[in-house]
Amino acid sequence: MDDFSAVAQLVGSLNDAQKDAVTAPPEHRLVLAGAGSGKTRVLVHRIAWLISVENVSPLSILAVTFTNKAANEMRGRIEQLLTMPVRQLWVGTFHGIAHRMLRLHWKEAKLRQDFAILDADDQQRLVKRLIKQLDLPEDQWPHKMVTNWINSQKEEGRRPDHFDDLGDFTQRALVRVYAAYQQSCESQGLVDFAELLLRAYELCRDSADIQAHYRRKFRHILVDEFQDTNTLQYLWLKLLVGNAGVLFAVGDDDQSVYGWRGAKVENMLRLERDFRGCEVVRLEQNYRSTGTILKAANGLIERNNGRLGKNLWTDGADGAPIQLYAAFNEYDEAEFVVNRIRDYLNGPHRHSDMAILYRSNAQSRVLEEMLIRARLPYRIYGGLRFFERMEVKDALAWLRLMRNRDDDVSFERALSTPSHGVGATSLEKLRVAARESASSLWTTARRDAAMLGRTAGALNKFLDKVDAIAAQVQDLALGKLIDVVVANSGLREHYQKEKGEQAEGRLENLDEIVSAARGFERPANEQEEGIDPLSAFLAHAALEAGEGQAAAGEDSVQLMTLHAAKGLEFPIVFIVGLENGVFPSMRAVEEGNLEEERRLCYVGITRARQQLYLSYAEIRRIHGVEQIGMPSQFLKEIPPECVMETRPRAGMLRPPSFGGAREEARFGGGYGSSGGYGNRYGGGSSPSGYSAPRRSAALATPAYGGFKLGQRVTHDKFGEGTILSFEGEGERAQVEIRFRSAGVKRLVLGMAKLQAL
DNA sequence: CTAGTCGGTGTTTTT
DNA sequence: CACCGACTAG
Repeated sequence: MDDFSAVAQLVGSLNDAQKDAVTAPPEHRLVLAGAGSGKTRVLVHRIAWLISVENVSPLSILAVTFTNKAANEMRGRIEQLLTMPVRQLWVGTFHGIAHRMLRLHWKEAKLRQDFAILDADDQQRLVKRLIKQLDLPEDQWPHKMVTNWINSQKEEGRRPDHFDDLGDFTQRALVRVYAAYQQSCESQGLVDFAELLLRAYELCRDSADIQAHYRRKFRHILVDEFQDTNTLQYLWLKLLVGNAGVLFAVGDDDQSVYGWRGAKVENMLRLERDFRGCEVVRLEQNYRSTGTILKAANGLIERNNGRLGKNLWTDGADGAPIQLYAAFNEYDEAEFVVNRIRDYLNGPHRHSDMAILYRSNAQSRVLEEMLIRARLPYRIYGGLRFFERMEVKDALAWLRLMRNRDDDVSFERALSTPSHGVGATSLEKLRVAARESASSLWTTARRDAAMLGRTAGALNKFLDKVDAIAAQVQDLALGKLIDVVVANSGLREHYQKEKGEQAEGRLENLDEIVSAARGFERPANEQEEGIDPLSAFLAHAALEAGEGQAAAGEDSVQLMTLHAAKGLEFPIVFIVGLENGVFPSMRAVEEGNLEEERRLCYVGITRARQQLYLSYAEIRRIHGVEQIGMPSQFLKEIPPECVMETRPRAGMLRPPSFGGAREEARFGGGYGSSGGYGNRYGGGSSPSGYSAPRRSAALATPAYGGFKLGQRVTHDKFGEGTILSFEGEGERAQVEIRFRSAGVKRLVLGMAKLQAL
């Protein structure tokens, strides 16, 4: 292919701004890419451009992302564009790249060759044990918090010895735990996620040779989702780019929603200062959403301060207005969503065209319940992933022990599952002895088993078992190896004995590890770099924990948190739970962290291609307590002309009108609620300009026979159902109920003989 | 050492 | 409400 057609092909389909970014001369660039503006496209085309037009060798390109998914997608699209595999190209996650460097230079990084990766869960266990060991009261030093603290120190590049002795008591204690933790990791050959990055950074910083090597090698470094980089990642990039490298960063400050775990949006601003000649390219044309949706998103995000500034536009149609539904409670809300989904399924839409987004995972339960009831297939993102499941982690611990007996974390796990007759007391004795002799549990056990008296026999049996399996397994291929370990460790038997519904799944998962291992193709570079298959597989398990929830190819409605939705898009999007205290979350409101929440809302809105639904519930059960919610302040920040309040039962639309007018609309039409809470609405408008759903004294009490909207009831003939609405008054009052099996029925309240559930 | 109960707690999550 | 961890009884 000659240059000319290559150029034409690469650039032909891009808009001007995209073209600018893709064909930029070899200088630093910050691409401010709004949602749906073709960010990945630009990144991929830029790499293809460098290779095919600028004749840059794929060897000199490093492309970094945050998730494996993004990395895989990027590699795939580059290869598609160039119509050839580009194996020499380094594409990966920050952690993946750091890991690769550490494997290559384990000696220089002062690691042992067989170091293993400690996942978040194992890390917490270890920290917890150390807190106990240091005699810190566990209730004052929650291991979760301490672990977070340690990780954030690492993310700022701080080691235990970087702390002056000046700190207060609290800090001194934290540093002590940090130091003990670090030492423990070192002696066990364990590296946690943050450590991967910090080690790789220190490696590049402190070894002149390695630094020179990578600076010479990577002439072009490209970074995706730059707004999510933390301090350490930024420093590492800066170090690698050096004086001669070229940085191409793509990101969107308005989509920075990971500040709470160390991401620094400020890195985008620093970029212009720290990287000389860094120009900014803005991608503002959106190819995803309707004009209305973009207008809503723009209007909302404008309220944030200190933005780099950007305004999304489209030359597509305005599309339908956003629909807002004010639900009575979370069940009513879920029912609304389910009904809309049903409507769409009658049209040209598939289940997977629709996504339900919420702020916190707990909100999924009611939605699931309603989806099940409606027999709609759905899929929840998030939750435990394959390699994080208990039985899978048990097996991994056994595998790790095969390679490294000094891995205490795995030792403890293997010793206790399946149980070997060595209990907490003996284990504790072992720990103490190990600490005193500064050796691993394994070594201590081999040496001092006798001190345990009666338990010594059981312990020795375990130790011999481990050695025997290791010997037996030595020359086996990965799949067979794992199969034998799972069988001979007694794990399979252990889970066979387990009863209950989950047991079957656990056994399946154990088998699944074996097939995962059989299908595990070692990445080409690792074969070259001489990593044994088991190590490669274990690293893979830690770095890429697998899909959350069943992948189940079935066409299904998508449920996920707003965070998990970042980077995705759907024709139809529901954002539920738009109440102050839910979204924005309570914590955010208290701490005044509203800007990040607003960005999260912006992310949610911009996921929608054609239709967006927003909803909130007036009453919601939170932690088992019914709470009265106020509409989210974000709702009033969205330009009102983009939104219609929808009353599905009456099939009419009206503009949203919070406060007084709304009261008319809502409660004048015959809705009401027997409440015990009517009088609590008493006051005037809230400071935000909303008023909670006030109702006049007259309307506050007309109990419809003591029934509430959304309430679950039973009927003699129709069975169980949910109250959807009331109409009329007194004797002739009618009630609309959705019955589980009989569908929606309209009944005269006085005649129906309903029973509350 | 397991099973069962009590009490405390309760965003967002990738690697 | 629902989960998890700690503690107690067998």
